Parts: sequence; structure tokens; C-alpha cells
Amino acid sequence: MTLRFYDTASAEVRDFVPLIPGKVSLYYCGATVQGMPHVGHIRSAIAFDQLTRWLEYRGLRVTAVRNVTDIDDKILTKSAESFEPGFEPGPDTVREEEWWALAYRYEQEFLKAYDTLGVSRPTYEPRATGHIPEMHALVQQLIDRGHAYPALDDSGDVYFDVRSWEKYGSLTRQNIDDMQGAPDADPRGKKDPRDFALWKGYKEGEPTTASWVSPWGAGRPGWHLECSAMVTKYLGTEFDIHGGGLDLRFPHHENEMAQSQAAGHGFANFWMHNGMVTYQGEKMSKSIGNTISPAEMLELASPRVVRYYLGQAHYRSVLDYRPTSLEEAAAAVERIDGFISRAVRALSDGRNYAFFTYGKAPEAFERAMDDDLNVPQALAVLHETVRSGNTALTEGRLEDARQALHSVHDMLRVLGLNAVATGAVSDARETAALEVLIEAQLTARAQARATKDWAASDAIRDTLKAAGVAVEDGPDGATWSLQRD
RNA sequence: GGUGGGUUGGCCGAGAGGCGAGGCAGCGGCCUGCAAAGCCGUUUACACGGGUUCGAAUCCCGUACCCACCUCCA
Repeated sequence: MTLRFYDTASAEVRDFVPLIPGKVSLYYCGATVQGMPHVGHIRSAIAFDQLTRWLEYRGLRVTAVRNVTDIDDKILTKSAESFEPGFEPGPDTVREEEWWALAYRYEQEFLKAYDTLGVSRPTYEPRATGHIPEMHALVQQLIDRGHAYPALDDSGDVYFDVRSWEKYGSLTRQNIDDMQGAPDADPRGKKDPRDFALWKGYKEGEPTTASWVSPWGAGRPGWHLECSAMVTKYLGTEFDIHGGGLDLRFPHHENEMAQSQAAGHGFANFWMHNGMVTYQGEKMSKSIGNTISPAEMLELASPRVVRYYLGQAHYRSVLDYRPTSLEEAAAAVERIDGFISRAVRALSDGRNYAFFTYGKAPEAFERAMDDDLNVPQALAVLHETVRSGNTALTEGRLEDARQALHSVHDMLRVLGLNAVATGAVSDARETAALEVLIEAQLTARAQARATKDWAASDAIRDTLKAAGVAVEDGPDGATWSLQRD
């Protein structure tokens, strides 16, 4: 087994060897909790969830850390807006909401979305505001080493000195001099307009709750600093993998890498970035506003289908959302689930079928996943297994069907589809009542069929269909299932 | 201006010198009372122009177009 991953820093696929044998330290950027999650956030989480699951499948002990950035300019701005006189709360906003309440509320929305879509919880989720002392230590280290300086004006800011770090730009292969100056760059007390804030001095009018004492005056952390501080605290100065969305490469990850390495840390061995989700060809983003929330997707399809859709493409490629995307994913999922329920029925004699242990996925599936998480190719193996399992069922080769079923379950677990709800959440008593009623209908229909009364038989099937119950005739009688969507 | 990625059949989406990934949709067939599901088949798909090679979607040169990032972004 050789695991290979694409590393953004070296721009090549290379062998992955954990720094400590048998263990993997993974840090990936979660959300800045300033608004509702959109599917791009979830895609990223799913990609790194699949990575985690695959590393674990390969027998590695993964420590996964995903940050919550709960203090930043936008959080403060949005909170301030909610206090303005004419503020009309929308479906996702609250009147007169303190910044910390707003951040916490959105953090919970993210968790809810992650949980619904089967993103396993990381080992730990540290919050930026809980790590101010660690940030101060890092800033002091950078000042001592000559890579940071307090602002030349009296703003109380502390900046990273990009010119002092000759490797600045190396993650994204950029030359400082070739970089476009930010159109709205306010040089304030900076030596170079590209210098970025490690610490932001307190400004008049900002909430005092968003201010912490520091050796450089009261203030709050700049973006980027929290990740460097937290990754070092939990995973050490050198760790295996740092992940996040492609749009975080610059400036976020470039700056993180610069400030950590300038402080003397080895930092990430691998940088892995997932591709963007586009909406009919255009990047989905908060600033454009062409986002689809997970909630909106979940109105169109079950969590299982949404998870399948967001996790089906290769993690580094662009995933384009179109109106038919979820329908296509639903058809693929139903194909898989159809095999599972047929196989379970055939192998269980009408009793519950238990999966005792998870085993090994097919070798072709393993090869695909080892090769930079080639999920599309892995899915091809999954679908081929479903087909051969279907054939085995038709031909009555139950042992082959059983093996196919186990394989499918092993693969679904790696892909994170094993425990994701199908969407049919209902009261147990209602389900029991429904079962009795439908079975009575099917018994009546079986009698009609026995006397070749096709009109009566079809009438029953049509009635059930109108009620959202699909009936299928098989060699051992009829089966029914609730139609989704 | 700089950096990175891309263009594959009706659609989605892997692959990276020879051997037709897979899914969705359509069409034909098998099965079925009819359906549904399943299974089988579906007629040279690789942006364009050159080149290298016995052989190119894959390598090289050039062209066109698209996307992302260049201090708000997953």
C-alpha cells in the first residue's frame, strides 16, 4: 500500500508518509461563522471527512482538528448592523444580536449541517477566541525574530513583515513584486502594503467584548493567526496535512505558512485543497450571493443523496451544480439502495439482517482511493459491485450476493454514506400502522392476481402509487417502498 | 500583469502512449399479465492547428475559449 496525495506546496502527487508511523495529524479549515453554511463549506468538510475515513481504513490513527473562527471583521459588522435602527431581520438573522451570540448561532448551524450530512466530528474543534494567549506568544516570537512589527502609526496593529521572509509567496508560487496591489489597500502604518495584520488594535465604537489586552495594546486577532496558533497547540510545530478550500490558498494559507515558518516551525508536510462548487459555471460565494444552502438542497433530496452528490466528484475538481444534479445523484443512490434492500431481503428470510463486522473493500477500490482519493473511480468499482451483486441475486448465487453486499457496505462506509439518513424519518407507531394497511392492500392484490383480475390488481397498485407507495412484483411476491422526493 | 487549474459522448464525470471507467438520460432486447426493478446491447467521446511515434484523448509546439486566486471567501 502506498498512499499518494497531491501536495499544493510542491504541486505534485507524492507518496504520503506520516511523520509518526501509524499516526496522522490533520488540520483543516472550517468556517468563519459569520453566516449560514452553504454547500461549498459542506463539500470541503465532506472531502476531508472522506480523507479521514480513508486514512482510518488504512489503519492510521487520525487526529483531525477543524477550527472555528469566531471573531473577524464580518462577524462584528453583521452584529453591528443588527443594532441599526431600520434593521429588519431576515430568515437567518436576529435583531440586536451580539457578535458572540451571532457567531455561536452560526457555529451551531454548521454543526447541524455537518451532522445531517454524515460528516464525522473531528477529534477537536477549537475556537479562535479561546486561544488568545497562544496567539500573543506567536506574535511575540515573530517580533523577536524580526518578522513582525507594531504599526508605525498609533493604531495598535501588529503586522507581519512580508519582505523579511524571503519564502513569502512560495505556497502559491508568487513573487511579491508581481502581486497586484489591493485596490482598497489602506497602508496605514504598514511598511509594505502586502504586510498583513497579526493583531488589530481596538478602535472606537467596537464592542469592548471583542477586545483583549495584549502587550501591544487592547485589540483582537487578525485573520490567519488563529489557525497557526491552534494547529501548533494541538498538532505541534510540524504535522502531516493541512487542508481547506482552494480559495484559502492565498492569502490565508500563504500567510499562515509564512508566519509559522518564520517563527521557526516546520508546519504542514502536505497541503491539500478541495475544488470549488460552482453554480452553473460560476463560483458560489458569499460575496456574489449565488449560494445554495444545505437546507435548500435538503428540501430537494434526502441527506443521503445530497451527501452522494457533494462527495462524488474528485475532491480537487470543480463541482458544478445544475438543477438536474440532485435528480441524477438520486437515481444513482437508488440503484445502490435497491440492491441493498433486495440483497438483504434475499439473505434474511424476512428477518433482520445484521452486519457484524466491516471488512475489506475490493482491491480496485483501494487502489483508486490510495491514488489521491480518486472517488469517481472508486464509485465505478462500487457500481460494478452492485451490478454483479444484482446478477448473483437473479441467478440465485446467494453466497456471491452476500459478498457483494458486504463489499458495498464497506465501500459506503469509507465514502461516508453508511450512516446518512435516507430522509424517511417517521414515528414508529405511524410506520407500524402504515405497514399493516399496506400489507392488507397487497394481500387483496395478491388474491386478485391469483384470479387474474388484472383490473382490480392494477387499481390497488395505482392507489398505493398515488399515496407515494411503490409496489414491485418479484418471484416471491410483491414488495413495497416509500417513494422519495 | 502574475500564479494555478481546465476544455472527454445528449448530460455528469474518471483516465494519461495501444486494450471502450462508471453514473444519468434515450433507444433496442431479455424477463414480466402489464408495470417497476434487474440484466444484456447501444453504431471510431476526447477544444482547434501542427509535430513526435509503428501507434496520441494521453507527449511536444502553437492557438482559442473557460474557471479560480493575487489580502472578504470552503
